[in-house]
Order: sequence, then C-alpha cells, then structure tokens
Amino acid sequence: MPNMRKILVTSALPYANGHIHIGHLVEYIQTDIWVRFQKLRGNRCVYMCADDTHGTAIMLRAKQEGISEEELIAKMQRAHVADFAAFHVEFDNYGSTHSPENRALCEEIWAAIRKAGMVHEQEVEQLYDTVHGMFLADRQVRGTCPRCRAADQPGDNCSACGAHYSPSELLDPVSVASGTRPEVRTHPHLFIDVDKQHAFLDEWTQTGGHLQPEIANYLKAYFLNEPLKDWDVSRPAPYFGFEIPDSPGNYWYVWFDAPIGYIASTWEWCKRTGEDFDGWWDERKGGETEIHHFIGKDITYFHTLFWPAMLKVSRFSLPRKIRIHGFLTVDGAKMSKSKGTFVLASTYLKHLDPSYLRYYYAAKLSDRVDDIDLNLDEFAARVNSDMVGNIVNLASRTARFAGKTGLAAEYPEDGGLFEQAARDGAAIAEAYEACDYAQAVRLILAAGDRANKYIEDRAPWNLKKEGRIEELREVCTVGLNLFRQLAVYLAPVLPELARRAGELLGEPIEHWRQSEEPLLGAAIGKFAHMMKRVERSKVERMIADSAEPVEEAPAAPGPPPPADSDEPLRREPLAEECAFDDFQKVDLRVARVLTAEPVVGADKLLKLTLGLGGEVTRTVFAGIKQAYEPEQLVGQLVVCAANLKARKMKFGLSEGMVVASGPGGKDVFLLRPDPGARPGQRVH
RNA sequence: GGGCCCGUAGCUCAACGGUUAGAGCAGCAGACUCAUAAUCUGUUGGUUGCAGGUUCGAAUCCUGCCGGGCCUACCA
Repeated sequence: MPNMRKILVTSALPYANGHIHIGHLVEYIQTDIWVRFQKLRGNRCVYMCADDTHGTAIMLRAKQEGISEEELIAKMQRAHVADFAAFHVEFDNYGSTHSPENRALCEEIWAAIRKAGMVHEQEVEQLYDTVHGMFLADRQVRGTCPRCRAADQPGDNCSACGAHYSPSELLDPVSVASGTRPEVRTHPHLFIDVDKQHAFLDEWTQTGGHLQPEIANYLKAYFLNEPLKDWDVSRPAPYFGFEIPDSPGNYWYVWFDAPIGYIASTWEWCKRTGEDFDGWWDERKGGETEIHHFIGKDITYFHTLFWPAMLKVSRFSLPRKIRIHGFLTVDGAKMSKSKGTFVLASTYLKHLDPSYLRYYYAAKLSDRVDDIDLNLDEFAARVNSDMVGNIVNLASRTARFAGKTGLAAEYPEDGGLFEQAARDGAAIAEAYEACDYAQAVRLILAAGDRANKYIEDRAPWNLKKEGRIEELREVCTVGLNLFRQLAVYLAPVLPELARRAGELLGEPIEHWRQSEEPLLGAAIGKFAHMMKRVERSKVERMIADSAEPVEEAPAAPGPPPPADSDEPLRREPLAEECAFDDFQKVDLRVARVLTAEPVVGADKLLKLTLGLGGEVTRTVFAGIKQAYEPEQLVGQLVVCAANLKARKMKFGLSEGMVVASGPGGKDVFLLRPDPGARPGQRVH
C-alpha cells in the first residue's frame, strides 16, 4: 500500500473530576468518526486518549469523597471508558496522565526546555488555606468584589460587575475547600519563557495550514502581536501530580503534563502491541506520521502556543493539524442542570440509542469553530426522517422481497444511480477528510432520495403481485446495493448500522472500496430493523431524568459548611426599630406567577403577572431578569407586596413588588413559600 | 474595554465575486401502499440583520452600526 498514510489522532483528555456528558461527546464522536473514516479508507490510523488526572480539583474531590486520589482517578477512568465504549468511541489506547510513561516523558521534555534556556524562577503571591495546608487556585477562593462589593464572587473576576482582580484583593476571601479565610503567602514558581519561541510560533500558526483560519487570526491578533507572557508551570506541594525532579517540593502544573499524556498514551500502546514508539512520535524517525489533535475552542492557547513550543525544543513531532470545534448548546442555551439539559452520557444511554446522537452531531458538524446546537425537536425529526425514513427505509422496503429472490448475478440497468453514488464517494470522502461531516451527510442523503425515488418508480410490490420475479430481483438488487453504498459512507458515523447492513448482505463492511463495486449473487438474510424511530417521550424522560430540581446538596462527608459571612449585614445594616402597626401596613401575599416575559428595551426587568387566587392579578415589573429565566418562574409561588402604591414606569404600570434578597444583577434570590402555601394568603 | 466567530425561508443549513439565492424538515394539495405514520409528485415561503461603499455584477469584498455566541494566559 504505497499511498497509505500513517496518522495519529487524539482527543483532549477528559478531566478525572467529572463524568462524561453530551457536551464532551461532540468532540469524541467527531474524532471517532474521523478515525473510523481513515481506517475505512485503508490508512494506518490510531486513536490515542487518556484521562487527565492531576491538579488541585482532584485533590479536593478525593478529600471530599474520603478516598485517595489514585482511587478517585481509577474509578473515573473506568466510568469514562465505559461511557465512550457505549457511544462506539473506539480508542486504540486509553491511558492516564498519572502513569510512569507520562512521568518519564515529562522529565524528558522538561530537561529539553531547561536545556533550551527557557526556564526561570519567580516569586508568586497566592492565597493559602491553613486548614488544608495548601495553596488555592483562583477559582477555589470566593469573596466580595473589591469594586462593586458583590458577595461570593470567584477569585479572578466578578460575575456582577466584570472586574478583574487577583484573589488576594477580595475583601473577605473564603476558601472553597475549608470555608476558612485563607492567608496570602508567597512561593517561588518556575516559569517557561514561551516568548523565546515567538518567531517559531508566528510562523507555525500562520502557515502550513495547521490551524483553521479564524484560529490563526485570533492568535495573531491577541497573543502574537506582543511578547508572549511567561507560563507558570509549577505548583508548590501539596499537589496531586508529578514532582519536578530538579525542584523538590514543586510539582508540574496539570496543564504541563496533560498534553504530554498524548505521547504517553501512545507509548503505552506501543509497549502493549510491540509497535515502534519512536516511529510514531520522534521527529527524526516519525517524520511521516501525521499527528492530528481534536480539541474544543476553550483550550486553544494551550494547544496552539505552549504545546508547539514544548514540542519544538524536544525531540517530538509537531502536529500536522489542530482541529478545533465549538461548544454544545441544548435548545439554544448553555447546558443547564436545572433545565435538565446537562445530560450525562450514562443518563442518555438509559433512554436513547447512541447512534442517534452520533448521527445528529455528524449532521451538524462542520470544519468551523462554531458552536452546535442540540435542538431536541430537530434531533428527533432528523433521525426519524433522515436515517429511518430515508436510509434504513431503502433496506426495509426491499430486503423482504429479496429474501426470496436473492441478488441478481449481474448488476442491472439502474439509470446510472450506482455509478453516480460511487462517483459521489470522492466528494463525500473529501468532506470527511476536511471534518465537514454536515456536507458528507448532505451528499449521502441526496443519494438516498434518488434511491427511494427509483424504488417508487419501479414499484416492486406490483412486480411481486404480477409474478414478475426476474424484474423484482433486479429492483431489489439495485435498491440493496444503493443502500449498501450509503451504509459504507455512513460507517464512520454509524458503525452499528454498517455492521447490521453487513449482516443482512452476508458481507461485512470493512473498506470504502466496497462502495465502488456492487454486491452480486448473494443471498439476503432475514430483515430486522436497523434503527428504531426516536420517540419524543423518551427524549423528554431523559431530560426529566437529568433535571436537578433542587440545588445539589454538598456530599455528606464533605467539609463543614462554611460559616456565614457578616458581609451582608455590614453592607446593609439593620434598619431602625419599627412598631408592629408599621409592619402591618405592608400587606405581603403569596402569589403565583401566571406569566413572565422579558421587557423589550429593559435589560434588567421581567414583566410578571401574579395571581392572588381567583380572578385577582397584579402586573409587576421586577428587576430579576439577569437572575431568572421567565419560563422557570411560571407556575411558581412567590411573595409580593400587594398593597404597594402602583408606580408608573416607562414600560407600564407596576402594581407591586416581589420580595427578594441579594445585591442585584445575577445575584437576586426570590423568597418562595414552602409547598402548601396558597395564592392570596397573607404573610404574617 | 480589546479580540475572534456568527447573522440567508418558521427550523437546521447550502451557495469558487457571475443565470431567477438553493436543499432538508415543518406547512399546504395530491399520489402510492413494499416499508418503522415510512415513500413519491406538486406547492407556499426571502428586502440574505441594517446603512453605506467598491464593482459591469455583492449573500460573498470593504467601512460603520444592530443583535447573538465565545475568548480575554497562571480557570479546569
């Protein structure tokens, strides 16, 4: 095979801190399709992945669950591997960054970076949790924003006013780990002088087609137009990771060793299979190997700047392409636990066939960085009409006739349909190669349409009635061969469909070439459904199953609940004493939200219709838009000030207020009556 | 604030600067009955976000605006 390419493919390493969800699966399905395509084409292609296991988050979670880090990551790896396998994502090796191979490679690459004179030491100020005896990452500290004084903000920027700051600037910082106030400490960190590779990165990112054009532009405009900042790659003990050999007490930051896991996983695979490791990764011996990394846009700069710089100074090969995809939204919005759209892989599998999702993602994915949306109505509609109604239907409506006749010995006249679809194979292959799966699917479906029309025109059911068996056999031979072509083309997306098609036709689908020559003379097996229709009710059950109705309670063996801060009281001191009669003047009532809608022209207001029971309603404009989605409020009980004098606003008359706490913006918390309360009841 | 990307039919998306902007789904009307309420035919539907500019010619190139998503290095 002189033209056989040697290709090594990776997906980003999933973090061992959480389970695989349908957002992750965009990437693994995208990559798996590409790998299966390459294998089907006869190229030598291997797919490497691993769990990303290091870092503070893993330490904290292990502590929370009362197990060792090693136990935690072993458990997670088992779960990840099972989820991927269930979605037909097939790795050649699935390793772990917590492996001896990875440690050895980290040491080797580190030595090369040292040798290139790219490491220096510098003091870093960080918050330190005295209870756990550890430094905290920015996100593990929360506190009051120094600018707008919003409470409970993360350590790097404020979600209320958008201010950026360092954790030590928070007014009353609290460690997420222990709930105590951390102190500021300094510690020497090791930095990689990435800018020493600036000229190389200018060239590598902008030429050679390694990156999508929008990514190259982004890097050029944002990072490469000025000196690259040094990269802090060490963390002081305790840290779950690898200790830096020439800097005792310091550990490599998780993002240093994570991408090296790609190489380590390959090494594991080589040891297991007897493959020549250097032939895959060493740039001197593996020069013919194409390396392709599939990643999400959120980790672009690690893979397009740091990673090439690391590889450049070591003996390892640079990637041929980094293929970057967007995020997944569900029904047009970010995945949400409360809406039930944060669907775990394992939850999906309880309700739906993984092939549905593989097909749907394929139909939506292009070579661009755009986000893709999982629209649940469209999901069901497309699977049913494209796969069941169009493709599988071809087999379904001919296989039963063909069970009796078998396939003809010579391929009949079909008006050029088989030949056209065979010719389309080139364009379909090109689309797969370019990761434009949506285009490939479009071409495949068009061929399916033509085939269905052919069957319609030749009406095999009439041929059978009239006893014209020869003609019937011919029509079935055409229909099933057209179906088989499409099964070959779809095999990267739907390996299970391809397997069943191979079973029906008595010849497994193993190579793209099978789309070029018709299958003749074969007996046809007993037809069984290859894909069931999607039932909308099952989709709904999956969403219901994913919904978390209440805020997730912290795990039982976790740290003690954080002490409540005195910040709210300091921020807004208690009001002057008032008499009972004064209190009585405010008539607070339980009300049900009947309608809720955004107000055109107002970015903070929702217009609510509140029902006080019977026919009594109040229209209220409430400044809660940034904190609540209208649809999550409808039907809910709230408390309203019902006798407040109506106030004319720009958008209409507001006839009361809903009762809520919080500083404003996204931090607004409605008071809600416990179940049992009824609209109209007065609050005493 | 700065940057990247996106905006085309009700929905999801096509359309090397070049005929009258297309397809699937949904809708409507019909046909068919082999097939998983599948299929086939016909059909409705557009000021290509808005306003300028370049050009013989713009959905496509340029500028500005509007709207949406994302990123903004020690966050995984």
